[in-house]
Amino acid sequence: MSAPETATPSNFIRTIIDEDLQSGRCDQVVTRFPPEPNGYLHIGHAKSICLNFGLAADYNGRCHLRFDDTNPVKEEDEYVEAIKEDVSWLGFDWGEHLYFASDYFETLYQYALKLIKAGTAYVDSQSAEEMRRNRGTLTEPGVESPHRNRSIEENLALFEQMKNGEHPDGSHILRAKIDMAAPNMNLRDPALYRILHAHHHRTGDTWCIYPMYDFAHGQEDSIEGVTYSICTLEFEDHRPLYEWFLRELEIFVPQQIEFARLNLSYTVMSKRKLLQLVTDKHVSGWDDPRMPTVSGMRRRGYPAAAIRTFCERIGVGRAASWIDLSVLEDCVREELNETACRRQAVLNPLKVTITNYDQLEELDAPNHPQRPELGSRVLPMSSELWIDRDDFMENPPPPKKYFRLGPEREVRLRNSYIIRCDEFIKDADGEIVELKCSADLDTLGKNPEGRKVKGIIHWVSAPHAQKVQVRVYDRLFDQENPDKAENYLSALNPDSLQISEALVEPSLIDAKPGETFQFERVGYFTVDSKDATDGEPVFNRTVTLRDTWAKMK
RNA sequence: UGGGGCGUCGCCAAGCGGUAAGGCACCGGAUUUUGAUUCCGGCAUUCCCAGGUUCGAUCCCUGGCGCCCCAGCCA
Repeated sequence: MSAPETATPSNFIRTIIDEDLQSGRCDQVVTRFPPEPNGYLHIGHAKSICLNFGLAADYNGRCHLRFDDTNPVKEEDEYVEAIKEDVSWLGFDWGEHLYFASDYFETLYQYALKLIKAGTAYVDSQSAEEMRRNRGTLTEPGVESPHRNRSIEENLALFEQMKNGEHPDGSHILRAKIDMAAPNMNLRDPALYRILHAHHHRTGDTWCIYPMYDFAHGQEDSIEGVTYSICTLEFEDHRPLYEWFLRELEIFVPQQIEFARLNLSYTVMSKRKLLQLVTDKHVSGWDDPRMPTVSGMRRRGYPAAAIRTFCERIGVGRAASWIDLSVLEDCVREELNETACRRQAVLNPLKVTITNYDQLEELDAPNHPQRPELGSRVLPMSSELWIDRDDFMENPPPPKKYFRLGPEREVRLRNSYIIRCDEFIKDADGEIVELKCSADLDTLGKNPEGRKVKGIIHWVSAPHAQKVQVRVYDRLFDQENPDKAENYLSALNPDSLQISEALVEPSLIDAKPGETFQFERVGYFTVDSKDATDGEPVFNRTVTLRDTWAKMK
């Protein structure tokens, strides 16, 4: 009845696929997510993953996970493993379709031979500097290489020698013979193979020539039967080249479709910059909870489902877009509100003594106010409590606007009694150190008659409280677009991490790594998966609760 | 003043010639033992601008303007 309509919003790529399927131009959907294993995946990659795997799932096709490992000097196995873990965690399964560009090295080599024999590729022996100079500029055509018309035999021989390691790095390069005057710079005799005496993470020292992206990517797609090769906008100018190679090689030509990459406010998305944040120790690692990486978000406590919702919500288009961080945070709250159990924790304690109460009680507190099926836990109550300093004001604003504790004011202790502040004690510096309150013992589980108490505050019984470390995270950058700063590092938020101690209700001491709770009235907190030990959880603040009171102030 | 793209609410984004979906944000108000959640309501007479075609244009044409990408032996 209630059609589980995957309210997947339409987008231009779906439109293209629908048309192709209907016209018969294409009869199946095969996509691929092709990361280079030179860093960890970030939220921008998540967008691509959700798009590619999502399309394959919706159209009953398949999506490959293919590592584009054509540059041995930057790639590592550590990244391969991390990427696989992230894709799985996001909820996607590549099944049998795990591939590596390096598996195609021999085939790619044969393809290069084919072009040389056809006279459309040649070995150039200019230096990188000369090549750069002869490429021309955006407005002037390039100059043809003096080696451009070497004979096929000579090219074959030289390329063979390159492959055999007889020439040093940079001494020769295989180029396509297209058009040095092409207005599209990518067509000015692009490089196909460079000499690199480097150890490859998978092929070891088997090769000392490696294909360039342009000569590898399309062929990989073609070999795998990919029907839609979805990539970001900056590859648009490469499409003519992508198709040129496949046509020259007379192999299947997949359709390349470009979409706008994700930009998120208050963060950077370039792998180079993320790597620098890690190597320069501005963060603790790729999985630092402040990082926009999939592993960082996981450690921070963002649920995979929230990230998927986010990727769906932001849509897919071709216009450069800048998504506000609040969209992501809203997705996280939406998911966590539904799933996280409620607990009480005090981050900034102020002592409260209840003068007319001298017992120890075990109160029952529900785990989730809207979901009774989630059960309840025991919440110990005594006459000595900790409450949050923010919940008391010596000189509160007019009663209409403020309903927390203050002199002579009443407030509900969440899941417990209503108390009234009779006096407050200050130390020598004038700082408030303790409140003396009296409880209305007839208000447990019911409201008093004749008056209504609007304020509700959270608390923890002092003798039962457990001390835990809390890491309060804020945005890593305090400028909306760090890339606009002179140097993005100068936009780093000096207060992005504040470590403090919190006093929490006893049930929290057994929290397991990765478990998320809502500390009522404060925010969602997730047990760190690296630094927590048994009986000593460390809580990462995942995201705050919406706070309309903060806005009023 | 080479080529390739893009321009619909503060931020995303549907719409594909028939008279502007939705989300986030924001602003009201209701319910509430989380100032949370939930719930109601508000939020583009207008689609970068100017002409044109048409009974009718955000959607078609022409001309402007603005923004993004490309000169790695990176991907």
